[in-house]
Amino acid sequence: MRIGQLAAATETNVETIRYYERVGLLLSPDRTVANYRMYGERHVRRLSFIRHCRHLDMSLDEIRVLLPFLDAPHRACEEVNTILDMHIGHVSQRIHELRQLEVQLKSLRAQCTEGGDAARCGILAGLAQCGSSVSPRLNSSHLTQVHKARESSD
Amino acid sequence: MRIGQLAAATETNVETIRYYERVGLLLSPDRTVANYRMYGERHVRRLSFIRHCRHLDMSLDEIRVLLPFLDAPHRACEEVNTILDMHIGHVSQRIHELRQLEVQLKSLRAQCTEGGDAARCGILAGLAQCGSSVSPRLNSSHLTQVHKARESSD
DNA sequence: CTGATACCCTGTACCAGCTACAGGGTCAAG
DNA sequence: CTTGACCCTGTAGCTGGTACAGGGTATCAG
Repeated sequence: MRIGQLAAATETNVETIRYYERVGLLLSPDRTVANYRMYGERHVRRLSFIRHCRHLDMSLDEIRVLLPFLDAPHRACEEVNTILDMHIGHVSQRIHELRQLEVQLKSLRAQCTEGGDAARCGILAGLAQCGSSVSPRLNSSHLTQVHKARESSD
Repeated sequence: MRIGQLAAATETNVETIRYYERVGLLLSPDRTVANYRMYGERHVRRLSFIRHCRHLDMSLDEIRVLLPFLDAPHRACEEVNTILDMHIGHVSQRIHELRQLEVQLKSLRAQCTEGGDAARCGILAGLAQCGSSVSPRLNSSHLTQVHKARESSD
């Protein structure tokens, strides 16, 4: 199958597939005489695996470590467990951080006495303070971003 | 004060300050004859505000909207509330997404019968499946990233 | 006055994980 | 023969910075 069909089969952007090849997640497939990439079932399986991991918010580096097990599954799965455990740890930590953040934001929001002007609004005052109740950001994980690069939403 | 002193006063990287100037968050300060940037108390206040917002994981775009209120606080603070409410919504949504993710990852992890080889490991099988229990990712927000660009943790 | 050192300047490239576009080639149908 | 859908490579863009290279400047010691 050609790249467009692989893209359709795995619900992946064509550009993303080429990107995965470039960064070494997908092996370079054979080419037709016209230099078109030709994929087989193995590629579908591999790309599905990658996409599934990405849906679980694993990093490409984490996936890169998991991929060899897909091809040679006779190795002990301890490393798979380790990666998964670490990833679960990252997710849990990020949830914890965001919960604290949520508390702070809500207390800030509560400082506004609706309808006044901003001079009397406690929110700006709260935000202008320097070292108030801000959490120390102990990022041992990579799960830190709150804002997204942008999902093309229309 | 010079840029290094401003950096020390606000616990901000010097390069970050210049970056904020470049993207229009900090106004260009006066320069000395040697072309050094010279900052005053207003800059300290403004940068502290920005850093505080960033610690609350607001995006630079959100902060950009808030900043005019700092200079001209006589405008109604409704817009401030709106931005804060939206940001709280983003954070809450991201927490919800990550909780679901956590559940999925843990159920995946439970599929491993410790100590076998990867062929019998349910994790890889689970990950290789295509459209299993993956959440639809209804990203109306920008709080989607799980992994961080990298915090230099030496 | 000279040299060392700490600071400052601009400009550019880099990180993740893609996306998008320019500028071209290929293939099948009408 | 032309149209349109697909494919190719290469490069630039997004966020929020960080990290250089390659230069200038300020200040102190000797």
